[in-house]
Amino acid sequence: MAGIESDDDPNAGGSWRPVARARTYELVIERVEEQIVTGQLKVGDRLPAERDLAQMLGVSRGAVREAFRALEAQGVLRMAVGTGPDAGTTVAATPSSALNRLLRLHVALANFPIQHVVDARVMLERESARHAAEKATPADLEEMRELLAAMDDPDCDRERFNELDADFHVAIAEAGGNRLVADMTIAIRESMRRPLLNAFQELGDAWAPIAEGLKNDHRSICEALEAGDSAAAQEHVERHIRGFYRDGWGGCFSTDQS
Amino acid sequence: MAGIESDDDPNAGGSWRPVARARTYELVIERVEEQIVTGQLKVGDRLPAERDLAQMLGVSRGAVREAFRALEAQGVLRMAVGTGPDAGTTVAATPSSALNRLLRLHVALANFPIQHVVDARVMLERESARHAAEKATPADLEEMRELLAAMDDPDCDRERFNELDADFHVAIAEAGGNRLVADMTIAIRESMRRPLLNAFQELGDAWAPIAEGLKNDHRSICEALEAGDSAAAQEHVERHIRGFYRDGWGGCFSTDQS
DNA sequence: GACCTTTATGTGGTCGGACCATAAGGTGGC
DNA sequence: GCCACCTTATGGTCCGACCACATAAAGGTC
Repeated sequence: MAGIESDDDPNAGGSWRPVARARTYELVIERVEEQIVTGQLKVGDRLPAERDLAQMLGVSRGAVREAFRALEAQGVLRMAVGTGPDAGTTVAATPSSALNRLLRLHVALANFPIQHVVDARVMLERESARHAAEKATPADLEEMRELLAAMDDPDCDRERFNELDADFHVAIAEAGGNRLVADMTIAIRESMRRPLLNAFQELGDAWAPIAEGLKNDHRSICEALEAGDSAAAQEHVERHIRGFYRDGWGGCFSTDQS
Repeated sequence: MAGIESDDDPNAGGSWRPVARARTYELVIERVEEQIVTGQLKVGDRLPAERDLAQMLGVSRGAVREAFRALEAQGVLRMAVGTGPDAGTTVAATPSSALNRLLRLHVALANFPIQHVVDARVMLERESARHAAEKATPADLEEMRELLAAMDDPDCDRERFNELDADFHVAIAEAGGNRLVADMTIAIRESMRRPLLNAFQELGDAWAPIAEGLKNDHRSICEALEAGDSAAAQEHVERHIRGFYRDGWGGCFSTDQS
């Protein structure tokens, strides 16, 4: 710390920001974002062709492509070949997949202690359950019941169980009606898909009773949602999530994080 | 709807997946993510040079660059020129800025109804306040008090107020200690920075009393945190956020969403 | 020998060009 | 009228070249 000024820096004392050299592709991104936030570009609108935009902005086509790639990876743009009305580069709106990828990678990078992830998940799913108890439609509840039934299938192995479990929680989140909360819930649950499956596999013979416990939790949650009992739904969700991390998780996550 | 099978489609009845042509840069991304999630690449590790990796994977340098760009834009990679230990392309860990950009754009694209964003913000900041009330350090509280004092400065215009307000909420989130929740809080608050500033500006003469109200809210929150009163802190935070959207927001967000 | 200057090397940053694959629309022959 | 073919416009990919930058190594100066 503070070692920056220890040598004979002619700028000693004046802490100048390193100016952050702007790469051209970032400038291109700025122009595109500018058009979007000012409303000149709306969802579905088409951008100029790469070659044309490159000439318009006075940069190379490669710079435009890199900018487009970055925005496409964030779900802002959608690129397609051809000459039809759906071809070319258009403004898309798929935040879910982008959020998903983003959170999944960062959780994988172990930037977040597992306890923080669990706390965040509890927070999100409590909120979803609260809303779901108030506004879940019969169709939502029916979907949940089908997922529960599928989990009861004797042919349901651990991998399939993991998928169905994820789907069940996603169904609750989507029944809650808040798109943003649901997306965050999905992203976090998806980010734990692989670690959870590993944990399931390592349980060995202890799997059967654990699975029964999880399914009972699910039934309790489902019943609370059907009854519109928001408080009970929230409590069951929290106990469900925390319970597994306490009982079944064991040392599967031996990361020494807090 | 259902008109897909109305014409004489030879594949009628067989719903084939559209195959989803994989772009080369996506394959490169997969390889990189693979290395990350399997732990072969950790934060700070260095990737091969673009030219080398291109040859290793049998693709062009451009494809590698596009993949790197996408990952850089998501905060997964960090690219720097030179030959030193900090140069080259390394695995970074800056989810905040990436989440930030992502949510800001998508809120701008109006993909999320404003009510959903507010609900999500309330949820996140209640959680942060709950933890902050329990574990905020004297340094955390001191920082908040300084921000409050800066907001009381008569020279503090609306833009500066907006910044300080954002910083105050970020300070609470970080005092809560949950990195993931804090990052999501920051991202959402930042995503509303510009719209909020617009709202402030459009208030006209009504600004002064509104600002006073907001500052009173802040003081109440701060006092609850100092007292370690988690329940009160949560309530004040929720009233603070919802209050402004109800009273001060007015028709600034005339999007007809919900 | 210690210190500064110069050069070499390796990195990402940028550019231009070329060609391919795809998907529509137009054109002609039958 | 209908089908095959060509034209056109787009993104997808690759190659090669050069630039800007930052460190590391070599050399020269005192």
